[in-house]
Amino acid sequence: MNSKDIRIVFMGTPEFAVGSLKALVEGGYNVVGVVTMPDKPAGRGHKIQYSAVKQYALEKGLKLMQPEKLKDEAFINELKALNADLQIVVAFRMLPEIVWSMPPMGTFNLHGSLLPQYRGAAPINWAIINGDKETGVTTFMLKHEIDTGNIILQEKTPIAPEDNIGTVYDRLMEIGARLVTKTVDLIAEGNVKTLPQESSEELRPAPKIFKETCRLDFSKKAEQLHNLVRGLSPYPAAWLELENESGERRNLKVYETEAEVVSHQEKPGTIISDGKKTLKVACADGYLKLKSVQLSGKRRMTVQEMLCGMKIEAEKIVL
RNA sequence: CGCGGGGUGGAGCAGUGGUAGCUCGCCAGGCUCAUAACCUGGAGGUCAGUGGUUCGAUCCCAUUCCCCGCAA
Repeated sequence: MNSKDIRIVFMGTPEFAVGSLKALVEGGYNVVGVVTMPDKPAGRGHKIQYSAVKQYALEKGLKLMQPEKLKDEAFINELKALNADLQIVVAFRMLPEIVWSMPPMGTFNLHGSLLPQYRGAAPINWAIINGDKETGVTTFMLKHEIDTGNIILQEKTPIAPEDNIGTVYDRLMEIGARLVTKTVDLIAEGNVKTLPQESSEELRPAPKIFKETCRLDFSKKAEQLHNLVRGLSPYPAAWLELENESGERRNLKVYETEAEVVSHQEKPGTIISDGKKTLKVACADGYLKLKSVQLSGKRRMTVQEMLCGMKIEAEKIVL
């Protein structure tokens, strides 16, 4: 079967999924339907926001579905009516079996990690947070347990010391898009060899990231803190809480840092600053030097800029 | 109509009902073996837009635009 004849239904929500959808559309594949999250009020002022995938689908005039519940009968019927041969899921949500088992060629998922490592919602972030030197993308067939299906294709990419979630995310989106079309081609040929997920290493999970996950804990080591910052920058960003002499507290998001490993006698969380150009915070085995930050209510700026308008000696970090 | 903070010389901030100041940067000069050092002098602002209150508003009120935090 020619891969361009396969009737494909695509499911996804954020920017990451758009990369793959775009590759399919521009590659001339037959995308007969797109499923994405319902519109919801989001952001400041609670304006209705369209998902990145919806915006792209509208641009291209693709058939769009936004079910509230994936088990909803009307949605299932609508999906069936599309008569898809294959379903592709990228950064969407857990699918009920009735959905992923529907098309004759099955349903495959693009995941932002080298499975079986980093199963879960935030694989890219966790690879960086844990200080990994490489990560990648994987396509696999869906089955009951989430992110455990047999692997179709996998591609690696190194994580450079200067990488952060923004840069790696973009790279994986590109690589992932290529992998998706390649996977479709393979499936079209009809002789896909899949490999069960196996690893001798200890499996690291990639749970959803909550605000507390992003808080800088200065009892940790400099390198760990630095990796946390990288793994969360630019979004959702690591943060700490400042308190001034009046007892007012403000959050400070931290985007760029440097780890400085050196023995010292300072208490973790102590601010070391010349008041003009540099600001570092004592941690377990050295200092975390802050370079790019954002004070709540202000825009993102360099530490030097922030120090120009702030009496840093009157501030302390809430631990 | 979810809650809240903010828009002041190039940058970050302070401030007052009688037209503004700090830190940094910039320009010129000086000092120094030397410095992200120091000293002296200087340029640079219609204090976001609009309307109103007032003898007078950057500061009070209303409204618009923009930025940011929380919450989703």
